[in-house]
Amino acid sequence: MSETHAAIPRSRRGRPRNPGAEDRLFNAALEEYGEHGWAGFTMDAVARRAGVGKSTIYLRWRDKDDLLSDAVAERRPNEEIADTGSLRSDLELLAENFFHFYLDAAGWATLRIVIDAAGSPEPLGRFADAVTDLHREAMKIVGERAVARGDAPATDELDQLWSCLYGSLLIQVLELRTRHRGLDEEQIADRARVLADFVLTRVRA
Amino acid sequence: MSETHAAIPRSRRGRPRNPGAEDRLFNAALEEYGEHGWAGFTMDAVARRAGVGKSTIYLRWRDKDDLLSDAVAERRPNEEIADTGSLRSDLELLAENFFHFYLDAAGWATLRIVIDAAGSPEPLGRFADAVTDLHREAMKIVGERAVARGDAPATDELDQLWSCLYGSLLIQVLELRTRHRGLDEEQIADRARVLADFVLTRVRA
Amino acid sequence: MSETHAAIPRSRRGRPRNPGAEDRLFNAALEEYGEHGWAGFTMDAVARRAGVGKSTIYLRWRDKDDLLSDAVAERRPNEEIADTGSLRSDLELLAENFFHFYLDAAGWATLRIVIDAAGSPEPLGRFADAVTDLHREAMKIVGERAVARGDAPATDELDQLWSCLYGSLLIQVLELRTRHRGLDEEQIADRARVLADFVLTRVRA
Amino acid sequence: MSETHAAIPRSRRGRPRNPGAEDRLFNAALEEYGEHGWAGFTMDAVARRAGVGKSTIYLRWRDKDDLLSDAVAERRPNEEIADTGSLRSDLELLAENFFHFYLDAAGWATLRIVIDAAGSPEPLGRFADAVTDLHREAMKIVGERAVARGDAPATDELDQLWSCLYGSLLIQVLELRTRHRGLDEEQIADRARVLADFVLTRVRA
DNA sequence: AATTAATCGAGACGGTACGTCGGGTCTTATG
DNA sequence: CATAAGACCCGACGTACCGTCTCGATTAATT
Repeated sequence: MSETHAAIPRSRRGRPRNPGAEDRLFNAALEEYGEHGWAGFTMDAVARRAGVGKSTIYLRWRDKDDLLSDAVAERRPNEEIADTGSLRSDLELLAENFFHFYLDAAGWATLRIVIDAAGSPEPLGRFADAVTDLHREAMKIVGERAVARGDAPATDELDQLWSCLYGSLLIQVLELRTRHRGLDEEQIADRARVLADFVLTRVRA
Repeated sequence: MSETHAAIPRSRRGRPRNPGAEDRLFNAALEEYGEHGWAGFTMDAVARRAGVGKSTIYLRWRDKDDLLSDAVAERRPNEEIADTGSLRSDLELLAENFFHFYLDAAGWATLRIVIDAAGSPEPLGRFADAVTDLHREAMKIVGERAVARGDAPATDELDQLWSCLYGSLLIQVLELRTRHRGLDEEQIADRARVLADFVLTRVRA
Repeated sequence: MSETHAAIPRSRRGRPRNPGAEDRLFNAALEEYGEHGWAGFTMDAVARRAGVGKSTIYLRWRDKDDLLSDAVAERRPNEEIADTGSLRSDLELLAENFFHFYLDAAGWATLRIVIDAAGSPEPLGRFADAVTDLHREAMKIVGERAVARGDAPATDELDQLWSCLYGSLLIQVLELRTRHRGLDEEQIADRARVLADFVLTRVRA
Repeated sequence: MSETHAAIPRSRRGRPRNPGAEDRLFNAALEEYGEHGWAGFTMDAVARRAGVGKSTIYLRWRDKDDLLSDAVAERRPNEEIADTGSLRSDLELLAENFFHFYLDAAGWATLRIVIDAAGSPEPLGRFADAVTDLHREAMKIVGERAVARGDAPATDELDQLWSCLYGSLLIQVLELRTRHRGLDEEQIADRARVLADFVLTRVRA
């Protein structure tokens, strides 16, 4: 994902790329997007905010979409889900991570991009896949751990559980965004607990 | 919602408005939006597709947002949820309705707008509220019926149940969109059944 | 020449073109060109100076060349050469007219364009022809008058006479430009008299 | 003129300059300018055509103007006008030299630069002077020779004669360029003879 | 031989202007 | 009056080129 542009093979000759620029551009892009949305997200503004010429951007990314996708990909949540010892606490941790991610600028931008990209032709479509696959993967790991641990019966309902957990979480985030509200750590922990509890009812049955 | 423009008082004099135009414009707007997304959704294209001058559009709606909101509002799902006699079948019907709505152009556009609008200042923010409130309302009615019927204990977990049902459904739609796939009636019924079953586990407990 | 854009057939419908814009744009173009030369002659500056949007320019002319050619063509010198009664005074008048034209912004721009265009493929090439033909035509008329009047023998040396008159004049203008100097009416008359006198020596022989 | 860059004092240490580069760059510059004019004359293209890095250019010349001026200066016509024994044949030789120069890429570029530079602030202005002075100088030498020889009366009309000769010649070249035509040796000799003949009429009188 | 100093190619950099396109407004002639 | 047509001003798009800069790699003259 973060290799989108790095994949373009670059010779060792010539002036090397300004290494700080990429990071400043990611920040600028996410901030501009977060503040003004897609409309009102202009390349000139991003360049100005990053203290960079427009050409520098276009040397690295094909267009607006490409820059934003990459910026978002760079900030994706940490996929390492610590093994906390029980399925319940694993799920709670997972939910907390997702809450943190989607309540933040990068995560929110990610969601918008995923929605924008869904159903569109190629370019960002794969990105959408990558993001959801990444998250689904986290879920799968947690689930397999639980099965190995005897914490849960082997289950083919993982997808359903995941989509409920993930979907409910997104709905909550969406509502918070709409009301311009955030959550403090405690509230996040609460909601994560409630959510884990709810989706686990089924598994315990 | 659909009154946005009708609110503008109109005298009886002069040439009457072309009656077909509004409907053709709604279709054109939704199709353009569905095909090209927000970027690439142009007023000129909408006007051309509807066989209408741009001024005709701007006589009825203030701007792009306004037109699109109205188009989407016009196609919102029927809020009447038939009483099928049991909570389970009510939920299944609800889920089926939502599937139909979000797999269709208007529903999908609605979702995109809701996402775009969330966190933005005023204009579409209220629209986002309206849509989710509408859907939450349907859920509440179904829930109250169930309580009245003794089909479920009085519960303050309705919100959680709703967000799981709704969220899981959106996740599924998102994935289908990403893969350019649709569902036939039977598949929708299946998924609705599985979903209702899953979220009901909790209530039955 | 001035029909370059007007040649494009335009329906009568829609908002009519701002009639003053064209003239203001010609002035702005010639002034910008005169002040800054080709490099440093920017469309944005022209648009700003004319109080017009850039797209208004591009609706009427394909590009910078096209605008400038047209601006220059619009200001070409009056081709009517009054019959003053003698070849000598006709030539003096001709020379005076040419001096006025080439010492002015439009004439100078014309010369630059003619030079730029010479040897280039199509677009401005024809313009160059048109300008020189126009001037040669004036010479021919004056010459034929003289022959008819018995003022000069029938001569096939008209081309040579013309190119000497015209060329010498351009050289003088070029030198004046280089030295940032102009001429007052009297000086122009003097130079015109000397020039006519010089080239007429041959004819009288 | 050709010392513009050599004036920059250079130590003897370090890698010596690629000796062929300068010549290849002059050629490349003149060809690019001749083919595309000032607009469309790009440093990158010159560098590419000369097989040289851009920095190599900017190590030797300050900017585009500087490179082009120098390139043109390097190819200026030989100022030595052989003494052929008579004013008439001296003038013919002079005219032939000028024809050769201005029908060639370097001469044509020179003319364009002189025109572009005339009236502009400093940088190329002095170059324009230099070129015309150079040519005027040749005329003066020829004239003085004639006077010394008794071939012509002492004359203050030399400037007029020169501007007619030179101007007429430029007009002819301009027309040939416009029509994409060249001249062979014989045609040049013919035109030179006619031209010398024409301007000499006055002197003989 | 090792060091120093300059040039070379390549190519990224911050800017600026290009010509295009779309938004939302305005102005006409035609219903 | 509403309409279609389309010109209007504005501002962002993505491209191209300027003149600068920074690399690693040469290449001599000086230690």
